[in-house]
Amino acid sequence: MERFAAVAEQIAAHPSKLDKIALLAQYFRTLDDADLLAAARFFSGSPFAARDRRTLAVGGRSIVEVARRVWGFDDAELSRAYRDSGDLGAALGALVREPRDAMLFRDRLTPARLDALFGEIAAASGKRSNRRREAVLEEILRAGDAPPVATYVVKIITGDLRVGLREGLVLDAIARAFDADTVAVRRGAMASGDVGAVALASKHGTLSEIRVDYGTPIGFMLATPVTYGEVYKDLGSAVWHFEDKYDGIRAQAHVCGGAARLFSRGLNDVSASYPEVVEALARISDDAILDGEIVAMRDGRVQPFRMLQARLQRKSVETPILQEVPIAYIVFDVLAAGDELLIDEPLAVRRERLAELFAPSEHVLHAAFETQAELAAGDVNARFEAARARGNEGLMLKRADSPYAPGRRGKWWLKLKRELSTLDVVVIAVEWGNGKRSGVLSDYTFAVRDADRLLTIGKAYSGLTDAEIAELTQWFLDHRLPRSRQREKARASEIPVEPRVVLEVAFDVVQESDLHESGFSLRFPRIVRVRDDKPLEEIDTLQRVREIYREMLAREGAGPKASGV
DNA sequence: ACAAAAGCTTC
DNA sequence: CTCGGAA
DNA sequence: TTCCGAGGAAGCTTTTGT
Repeated sequence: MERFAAVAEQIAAHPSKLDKIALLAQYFRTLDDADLLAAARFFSGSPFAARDRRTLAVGGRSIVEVARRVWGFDDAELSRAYRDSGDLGAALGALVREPRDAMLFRDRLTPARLDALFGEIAAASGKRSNRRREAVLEEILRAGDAPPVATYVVKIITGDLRVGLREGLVLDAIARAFDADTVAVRRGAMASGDVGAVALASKHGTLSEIRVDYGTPIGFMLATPVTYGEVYKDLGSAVWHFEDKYDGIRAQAHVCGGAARLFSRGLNDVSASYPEVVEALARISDDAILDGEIVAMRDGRVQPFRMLQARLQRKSVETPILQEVPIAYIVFDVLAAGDELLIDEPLAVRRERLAELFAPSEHVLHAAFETQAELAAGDVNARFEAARARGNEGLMLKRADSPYAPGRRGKWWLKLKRELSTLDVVVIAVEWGNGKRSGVLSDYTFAVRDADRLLTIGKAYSGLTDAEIAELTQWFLDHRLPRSRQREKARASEIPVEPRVVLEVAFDVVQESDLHESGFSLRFPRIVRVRDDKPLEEIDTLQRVREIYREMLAREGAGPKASGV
């Protein structure tokens, strides 16, 4: 792992993507098969292949505990190091001294060896499994005792290398290293769900054309977000498909030989959480790979996403949940039928194939769609409003000639959304950021007003530019409040500040929640702008939040049934 | 036996 | 999921 | 245009602590 760490440092030091790819390609060329397999996975920011259900179940807590045991840091030392870098791996690396003794009998820690040890950690379960996991982790940290190695081992465990390179560039580096076709490498990665396997196949020239492989999920095609009301460019030049944007869980179905599996966007097999859908899919007579959205649906109406939370991650579904959270799988694409791969066919053709494939039933439906050429902005907006009136999140626009580009987010597919509303709130506490935001106060807890009290309702991080964050950091440092002013539910790292900075915060949904004092929380909060012009007295009130919440409930309950599905 | 804590995964 | 920044 | 990095809220599962 010494060389892995050294290469990672170099990659981090070179901002140019091309340089990063070149450095990584060169490193890949020097590795034997076992190390290549592991290193390619590690560089894409994960200890295991994407389609590997194993997890380490080791987080910051355990790492700190073990690191303390191995190197004996005290808390103050550690938190200072963490403050400097905002990265646990970097913080530990900074504290580790070069080993004094040669450690002659130490096992050399190679990527392949680390991979094997990760396997041991993942395999631990049952009583005292934490102890077992920590023991293996200790072995790893003792073996990788040199500062940069400790840093990168921990970064791999926490799932974030933060060297400005991830799976996308790793695939480019693989292509470069072994003189393989970039498109073939990308497709290989989609087909196998394992960057390591693709690296090996590229090296040995066994990278095969993607083919229909039931049971192995294909990467999902993604859509580019577009904000409602914007100037819509380039719409006139093509024929477009419109579909409602359903607020549920994206899922890929593999129907084969009278059985079916469902895979999530993260390529996990989630069949166990949606048994009635799997059962219905299994009754489809032809083999096929389908793409669609699992939604909570009652009486033909799509229910809000929060209903699905009870299904998410659930390993077994008993009768009460089946009834409390009725679901349906709304299918909008077909990637393969029988032995025929359809991803290069235009959407219009895939849609025809889909229509012939099965008749809709209670739990498996066809997504309704309409087609139009020579669009004007007014058409788009009208269709968006209609989708909203049907109780759906927004509108999907897909070019009729679009192929299914696995794992890509391009201009073929657009998703049109609009935030529910915005609130003017005041920042009452801040926190230091992590990673590249480690030097700034980038994390803002904000509140609404209720009479003379300020009640927290959420936290926001994104939406401000680096310059704005830097400016606010200085202001917050100058207007800190004593620790005694910390709110009751505050995390230890929260720094209370004078409630003077007013933000306009946009969000998608307000929901009831115990997390914050207001009794509400926001979905996808983001900062629209700093309201220098607004005094504290004019921020939004809890009353206003309640109104928005009531309006939202009314919208959910009313409206016509979801049409066409 | 129950609650809390940590980790994971979805949006 | 969101956003801004960089190449 | 594409990719990366940083961070939010919720609920499930497993393990540990009381």
